[in-house]
Amino acid sequence: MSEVSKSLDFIRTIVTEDLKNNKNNGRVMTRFPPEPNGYLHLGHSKSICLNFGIASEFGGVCNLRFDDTNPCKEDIEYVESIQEDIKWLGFDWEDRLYYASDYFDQMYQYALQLIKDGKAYVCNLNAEEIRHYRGTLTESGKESPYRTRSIEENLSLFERMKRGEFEEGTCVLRAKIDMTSPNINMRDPTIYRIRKAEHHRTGNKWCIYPMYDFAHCISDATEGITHSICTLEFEINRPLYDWYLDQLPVPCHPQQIEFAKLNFTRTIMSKRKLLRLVKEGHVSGWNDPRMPTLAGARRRGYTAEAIRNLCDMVGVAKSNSVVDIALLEHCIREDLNKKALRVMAVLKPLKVIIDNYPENQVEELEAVNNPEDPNSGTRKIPFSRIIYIEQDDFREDPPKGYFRLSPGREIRLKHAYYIKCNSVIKDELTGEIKEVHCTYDPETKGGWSTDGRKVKGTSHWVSAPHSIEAEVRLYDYLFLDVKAGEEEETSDFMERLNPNSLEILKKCRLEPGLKEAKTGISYQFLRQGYFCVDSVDSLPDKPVFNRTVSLRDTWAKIEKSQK
RNA sequence: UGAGGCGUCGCCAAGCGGUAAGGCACUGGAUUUUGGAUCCAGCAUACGCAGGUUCGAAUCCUGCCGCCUCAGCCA
Repeated sequence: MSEVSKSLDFIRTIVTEDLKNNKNNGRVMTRFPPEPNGYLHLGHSKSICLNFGIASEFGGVCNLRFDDTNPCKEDIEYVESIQEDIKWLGFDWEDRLYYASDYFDQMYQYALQLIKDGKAYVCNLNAEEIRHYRGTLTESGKESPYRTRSIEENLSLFERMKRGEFEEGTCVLRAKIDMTSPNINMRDPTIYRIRKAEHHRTGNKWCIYPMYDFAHCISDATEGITHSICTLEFEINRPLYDWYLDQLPVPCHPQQIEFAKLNFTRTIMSKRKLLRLVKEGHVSGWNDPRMPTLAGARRRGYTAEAIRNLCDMVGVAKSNSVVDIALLEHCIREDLNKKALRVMAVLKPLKVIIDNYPENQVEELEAVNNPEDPNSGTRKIPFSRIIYIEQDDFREDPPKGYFRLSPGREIRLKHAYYIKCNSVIKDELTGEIKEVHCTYDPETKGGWSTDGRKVKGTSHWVSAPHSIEAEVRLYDYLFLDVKAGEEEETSDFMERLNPNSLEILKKCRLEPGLKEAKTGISYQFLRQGYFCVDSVDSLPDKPVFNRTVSLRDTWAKIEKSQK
């Protein structure tokens, strides 16, 4: 944080206040409670940064707790990926790794307590009947005929539920609250349901599983959480959170605080929808670089620091918000600009022959590794008579404002020489430009001229015989832009899938040093963008690079506006 | 026609009765061996709307309007 005093968000204001009043004896404990039913995504990073961030800022700790109360949806694959992602983001739960299932025995005891106190009952209405009895948003519900069972009968029935004597769906344990409550969550919510499924941690020990509202508040209280931070949609559940804790002899009563989750334009964050993209094969997996998952972001080359900074910049509030994806990209560029090694790579090669350069001569030219980082040093790159430049860097018939290479014009080759185009050789049949012939000025070695001559354009290049071949994958948004006024809900989100979200370039030519490129390191392909070695598909003799994000491209913008 | 939230620039978001921070985006210009980066400038007489209180209101009061969440034996 800078010296400019940043005002506290509303949650940090609450924590500050609580500390001042010595609430919780000055203790701060938060938790990040993912359900292991999918991979973590950018949206979760806001919650992770918030919970771990607040804990560390206020001298507290943050627990990691898997909310694993539904054995039908959860999987060990997810508990592993979630831990990996949180560590990668830069946070540490130390030895405080918990599972809601750790507390199943305790929860069962609390359920018994509610029954004994006449505050819970076993209900034999089926799901449809329960829905019917619950009433609607505007009509109050009516009481279940099983609501008045005796404590003894409830105890016995609940015991038999636990022993597996009843089939799934035949009965549930319900809290006895108020069927006329204007808050539907308070109309005798379900506490336990029967699920004869194997749980990834408790195996077959249980065939009854607690519902979220019951399990979550008890887990929080058991761990001694002080501030239970969750997203806006749980606001309506807060009275129930408080009700359970008020009825039970729990060690403490955490405060639930809700904030608006993070959404981005042109992406989806719903785990259900992301799962569908994976299952239907629209992406290569949860870690496809186009996915908003942390695994995908990491593979694409996004850095943890950039994501943390983004979370800091978007702030924390209660209004539903959709952040412009451009802000994410800004944060990535801002971070990578400081860190990335500059290299030259020609993505769509165009052969250039420098006619006056000696045939077998090769020069080793010096190039700076990162002008933003004086400690990054320099490297040598080979230069020879035949080079490749970007197809985009040559126009036979240049438009207004174009200051790259074209017949009769001179440009600078970065770190090398000025070259001037003399002629173009085209395919007689297709008219496609096959090669461009130039002459170089030996007096401009390094890219400087002593006569005050100026060139407007500077191109990147590679020496044709020295360069290595690589595959480069360019990514675009997974979803098309939502047009103004377009009803998002009326159409299936799959209809908005961008058919061109992946462009694969197979014959790219890179400067030879990139043979040594390693995963986990970001490179700036000069004038193009930030790239990294693909951690899954890249092979030593067949390198694959991912474009993390392009550089800002003012010329592309100008050109587009001219059309 | 229920309850709970939220409405400040295109997008986030400060502000908490004393006369609208900041970031992104956008637009100019400087600079530049990346049309990158950097720098400088511009960008809400205005805070959903309408009344009211006050010397003074985005901030307080009243009434409207709009959007979001809730009717899983999901979380």
